Amino acid sequence: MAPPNSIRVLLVDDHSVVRMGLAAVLSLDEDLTVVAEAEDGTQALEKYQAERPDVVLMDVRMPGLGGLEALRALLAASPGARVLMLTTSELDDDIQRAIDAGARGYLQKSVSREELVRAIHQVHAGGSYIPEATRRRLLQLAKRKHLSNREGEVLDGMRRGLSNRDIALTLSISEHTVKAHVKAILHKLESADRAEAVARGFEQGLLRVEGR
Amino acid sequence: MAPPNSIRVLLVDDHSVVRMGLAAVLSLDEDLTVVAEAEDGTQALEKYQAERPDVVLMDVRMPGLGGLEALRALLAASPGARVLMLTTSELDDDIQRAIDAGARGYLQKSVSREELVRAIHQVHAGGSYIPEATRRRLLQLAKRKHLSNREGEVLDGMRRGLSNRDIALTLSISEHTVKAHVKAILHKLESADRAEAVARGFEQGLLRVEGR
DNA sequence: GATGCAATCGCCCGAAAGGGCGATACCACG
DNA sequence: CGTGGTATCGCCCTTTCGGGCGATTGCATC
Repeated sequence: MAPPNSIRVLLVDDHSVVRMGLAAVLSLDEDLTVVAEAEDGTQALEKYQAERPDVVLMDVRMPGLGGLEALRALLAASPGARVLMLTTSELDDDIQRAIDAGARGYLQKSVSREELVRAIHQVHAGGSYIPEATRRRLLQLAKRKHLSNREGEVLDGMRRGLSNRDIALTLSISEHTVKAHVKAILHKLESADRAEAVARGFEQGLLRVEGR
Repeated sequence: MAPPNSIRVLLVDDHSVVRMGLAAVLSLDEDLTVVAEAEDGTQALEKYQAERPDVVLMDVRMPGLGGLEALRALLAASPGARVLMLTTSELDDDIQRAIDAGARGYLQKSVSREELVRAIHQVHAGGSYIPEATRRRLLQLAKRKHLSNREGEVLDGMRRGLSNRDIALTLSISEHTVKAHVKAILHKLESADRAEAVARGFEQGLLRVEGR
């Protein structure tokens, strides 16, 4: 069933439909063998230890232990792991983090069969694979103004309708400091007021709908 | 290959991985046969006319002719078509529109194999299939406070960082009126200020990320 | 014809926001 | 050791916001 010199792949995705689709695509290439599947990050870690696959194909968004956390945990335990991240959404801002964390590639689920197979081969050979479109997206994201942790917390207060004073209370700092952060946020996000800043936060993926 | 009394299915999705996954899942049930696949709405219409499948499985989000438009066009041409909509995103507010347009069901791509197969059988039998979670989501959407057209325009002004006066200018009404609308919006959205109102707008699908 | 809703306009006022001008301290990176 | 970013705190001042209290018009629905 599994050819001797086959590339052994671990699939990690919470959607069984997607897992089967990936498995079907990989089965088209006789050099590829799916040796295990996992439905979440925790399972992925276990299966990796058990099977020691050559390449891991992992979804970014998963319930429980998410793709990014799983990626970090996996690489912490097995620094040599070769992981290709997959994503459904076009507007994930996780690309940068995934690459930083050590992913060897970052693909959309919209990739063609050929590109997916090529990517796996390339990653298995020790290289990395990032599609042109994703590369462009990375450049675009690099231009994005980055908020500090504190500013992120303040922005979150704003989105919840808190006044500067209330944000100060929840963060246990002075209102003056909050105002300073707000000013920095408005400037970085090129926004006229907190309403626009919140909108930009959603547009740029700094704020998320799904209850964080 | 195709059993005589098989349910003939048309798959419509722009992601080849998903199409293969769906095909793989359906192939597990011997009563189901995928007779055609389409990558977008336009192709879907052609394939439907050519194959006259019993059930159509169609993605909501597609480039070109989107799923909803395709659904309407398909039902206009063939009122008897039985269409099951699929979606990737959990927070689509298209559920209502899809049902209204005549879809027989609305599934997440995260459905289990069993549920997907069951849904197709049910739809083929002339019934409809909407999962519990989706039903709940529908109820939640029904409770969603509805903004009037004018209020929607004012909310959009807020998200763009406009002051009440500037909104008044762009809408050619008095600032007093804008303030009245703003008050109504804050009340309907249960928000303390415009920043929270904008956040609620995004959360409830009243505002969208993708450049309107 | 009443009832309800949307849209429009009005005033008063206190609280909050945001701009502009500062400052100190810490820490990491070069 | 300087440079830059972050986090903290400070004051002054003008504009804007949002609450509370109104109102009239028109339109559709019942």
